[in-house]
Amino acid sequence: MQADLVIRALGALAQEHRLATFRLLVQAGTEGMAAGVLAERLGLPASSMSFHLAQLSNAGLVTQRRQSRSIIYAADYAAMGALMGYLTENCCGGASCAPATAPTTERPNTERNVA
Amino acid sequence: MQADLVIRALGALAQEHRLATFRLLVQAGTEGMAAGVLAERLGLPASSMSFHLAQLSNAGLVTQRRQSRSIIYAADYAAMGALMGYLTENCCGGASCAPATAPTTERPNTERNVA
DNA sequence: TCGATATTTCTATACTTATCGAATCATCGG
DNA sequence: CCGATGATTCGATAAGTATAGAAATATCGA
Repeated sequence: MQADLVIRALGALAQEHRLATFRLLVQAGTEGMAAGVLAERLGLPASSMSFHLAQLSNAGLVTQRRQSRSIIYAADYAAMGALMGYLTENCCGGASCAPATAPTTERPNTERNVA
Repeated sequence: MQADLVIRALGALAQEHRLATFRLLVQAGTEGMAAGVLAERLGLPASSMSFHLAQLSNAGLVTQRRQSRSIIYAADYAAMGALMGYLTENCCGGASCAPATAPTTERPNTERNVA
């Protein structure tokens, strides 16, 4: 992952609503969530939600697919993994940076996410 | 690490010069580097460098200490580790996000970093 | 085809960030 | 104490980001 993409990814996550959006998508798993559902969960107007989703998409952190009228967004785990890899290799001195905590979050994957 | 700090940390790293700065500091190790040396390495005017260092400091990613006329900045590995921990727990689904690559960078720690 | 639904694009506005010269502050050597 | 050095703060300006209503686009059900 090259520096430019890393910067866009970091910038995409460096915003309250977008970080919350991405966390929801990570929880939602590969099924993803529709833009409208995300907007409702976050209490954002549709146009604002769309703006933020575009930023995440531009940074390569989410994928999108149309399903009927909805557009379903899903977290791109590979991209996030690449970002983590970059940070681990370039921004973490020796081993001191590898977090001791193992990932505990699980992702449901079964939810009505299309309106 | 709470969301607000995470956002500030991500925002601090989401900028070309600051990411480069932080990488240099990580390489420099606990000895750190003086603001002037960083500015020279990055080809930035002193005031710009100071601005970026303030951002990194505000995000808690670097520490500073005065040594004679110089101010020495150093990467705060614990803060970076906490950031990685947050991302791992909140932004990485199952295990798919843990990067396979082990950190290979070593940090010299022995350099003339005070002018 | 028409109306309803889901989402994006457009437009305007407010806010935040980046840049960098000039002025200011702190420290040192003599 | 003074000049020189290293760094920050100030101030102005340019550029980018966030917000959200209104208009436009796409899809569906009847």
